[in-house]
Amino acid sequence: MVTVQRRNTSQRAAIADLLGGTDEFVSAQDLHASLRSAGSTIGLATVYRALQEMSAGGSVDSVRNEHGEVLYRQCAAPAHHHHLVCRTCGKTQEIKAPGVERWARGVAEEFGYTDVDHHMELFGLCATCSKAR
Amino acid sequence: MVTVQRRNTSQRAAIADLLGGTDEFVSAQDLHASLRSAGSTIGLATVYRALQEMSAGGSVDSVRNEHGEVLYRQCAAPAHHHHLVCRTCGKTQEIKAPGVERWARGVAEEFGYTDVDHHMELFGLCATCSKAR
DNA sequence: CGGTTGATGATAACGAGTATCATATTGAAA
DNA sequence: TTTCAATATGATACTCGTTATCATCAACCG
Repeated sequence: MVTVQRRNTSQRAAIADLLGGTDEFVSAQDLHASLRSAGSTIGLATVYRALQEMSAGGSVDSVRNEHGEVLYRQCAAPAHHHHLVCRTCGKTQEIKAPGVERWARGVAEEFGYTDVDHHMELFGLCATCSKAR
Repeated sequence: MVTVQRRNTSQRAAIADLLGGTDEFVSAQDLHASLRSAGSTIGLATVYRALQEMSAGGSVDSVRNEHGEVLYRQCAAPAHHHHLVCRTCGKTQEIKAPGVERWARGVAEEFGYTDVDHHMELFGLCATCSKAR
């Protein structure tokens, strides 16, 4: 078996720290900007690489916002789940959708589709941002 | 009341025709390429503009594929619905999800979110593409 | 048939994300 | 602790989908 080497670098620690300190989805660009303005000299490519690896490894979630930009967030629940994301501030609730999984499989089968995956996210205004209007 | 002027041009007719002749989601780039290779001199910007307007007007559906590219397709059902899209060939079934709507509203309410919108699409391999493997 | 005004298309610009590559760090062996 | 090969980094150039700009064109109204 080939063991994949994974080194611990200060850059990845900084990214993990920042993700660990918030409940909101952030973009790679924003994360990079935050780190730079905090004094880091981290490169943009490094941020993208780290986030992609974390996402592939399952320790962070990713969604695409309405502009097609990818947003990342530290994963609270390890199991499959969906998100209720505030359009304005990015604040997020992880939610379970017990029926959806089974429903999706059923619909796929009905039409002869295989290897089915589903994407579902809810976007709205959180309580705070609702009041601010 | 201000009536928005909307002119009927041959370019928009060509786009509508092409969309009307397929059940698959296509990208603006592909649509443009198809028209050009069929002899049209239509510009890329025109294709984007037309598709956006049609999408905003509700006569075509749009989804984002896994790469963030926007795909368009003529809308069969006028009511709210979701899609089961083949990852390989783009073939699509429009599907209804009776419970999702109500469920989404309930979840949103539970967390104090307002003005909630939901995005859900299923991606898989259609029967034909399944066999081709 | 004009004339007004929205539509078009070539092109430049934009922005997220990726590839490249020389340099710097890591981690483990000597 | 020193060495050193393998991996990570970061500056930069690049890709590619999409949007903005603007001079020109052509629908539609009279």
